[in-house]
Amino acid sequence: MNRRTDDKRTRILDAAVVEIARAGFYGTTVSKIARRAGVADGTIYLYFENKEAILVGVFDRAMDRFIGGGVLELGSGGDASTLLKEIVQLHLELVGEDHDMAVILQVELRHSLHFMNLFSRTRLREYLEIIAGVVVQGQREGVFRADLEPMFSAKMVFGALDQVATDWILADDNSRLSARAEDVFHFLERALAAG
Amino acid sequence: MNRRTDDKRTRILDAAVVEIARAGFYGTTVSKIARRAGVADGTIYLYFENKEAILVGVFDRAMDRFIGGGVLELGSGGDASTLLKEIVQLHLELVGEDHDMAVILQVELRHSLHFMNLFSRTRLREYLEIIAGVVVQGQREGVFRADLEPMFSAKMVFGALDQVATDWILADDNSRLSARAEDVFHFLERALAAG
DNA sequence: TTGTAAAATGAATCACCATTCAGTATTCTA
DNA sequence: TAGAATACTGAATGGTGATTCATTTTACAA
Repeated sequence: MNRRTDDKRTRILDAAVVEIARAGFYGTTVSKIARRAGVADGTIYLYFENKEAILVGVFDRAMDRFIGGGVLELGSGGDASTLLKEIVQLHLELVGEDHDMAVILQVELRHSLHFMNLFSRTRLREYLEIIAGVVVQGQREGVFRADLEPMFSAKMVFGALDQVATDWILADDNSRLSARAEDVFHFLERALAAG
Repeated sequence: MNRRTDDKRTRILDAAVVEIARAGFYGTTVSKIARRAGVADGTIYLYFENKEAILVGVFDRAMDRFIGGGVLELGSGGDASTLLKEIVQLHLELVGEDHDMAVILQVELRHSLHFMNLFSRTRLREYLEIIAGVVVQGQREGVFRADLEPMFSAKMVFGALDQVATDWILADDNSRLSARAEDVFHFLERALAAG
């Protein structure tokens, strides 16, 4: 795969994000994606096996950025509470960065059990494990309650972030999603804190 | 609308729940719903304007049960903490009662911005306001922190419940969703509690 | 420059399925 | 019980859009 084809694949994915965010996966035709990407309909099939594979491609690329960024950031090695704050901040920044992408993450990826399973068994699990790791660290440090199951706590954290992100999309005002990070963090910290 | 037609409408909705839970909204044909309901394809259109209206019907019926049950229960007038516990318990019991219906609530209703908007502007808002009311009550009673925005808190509560419900569906073991109520309540209570 | 391979094109195919409606069956009324 | 009104039926219609592939264009090596 040389530079030219890479570029074309990227353009198709970019076009798909815009179209799917606007009309939904089923409301989007392969033709429309092709037109926006500036390629012929048939060209799509040189890069993706079928329409669904485009959505998978969009999703994988997003999660790579997401988890890549997250893990890197967390390498900094602060205390658990600070790490939690960073996760919350980073999550809301990344999702809030691109409204179209946010629509896809919060809405379109959830349109079938099939896709949800794909999501939850692979990349979401990875992400939850990173959060659970922070909870474990906090419990060792004595700043987080020891009586909470780390994976359960991680899911509660994700649930809060997910809810706030979905709410932001539906509100559709011009607020910044990351502006809500402070509130979410305080809520979660209180729930997790020892003592 | 007499008894006979009411019954038929119910059968169509019941059939739709099963089919849509299995194959998703777009993977389900009107014919399949008709066959399971034991009616002709055309009969569907005597009761519903189009395919999407069936999904709206499924959704409305579910939310009626949901909110009906919830508001009734909460009339009991306990303290805010008890009410919160009841909401958590009731939510997870109702969602966990029927796996097919749960799939529709947690997955199928979220497959388009259009639907999400419909949901969030109407029935979800109603539900969030009930929860927010409990938070306000708790703040007046002095058992919940006064520095949390009630509507924000309500969304956090819903986010936790929603996450646990989705997780339960995807896990697909034979556990009971309501078995998780205790953990969720403790997490949320800790986050909301004063002091 | 020429021949070959790789990439791209887009019109045609074809399966699919929501919706309709002319005909049939059932229920109601007097 | 006859006739009208209402409910139901399911085969036919028509639009749609994912996918294919014969043809054309572009890239590259000799």
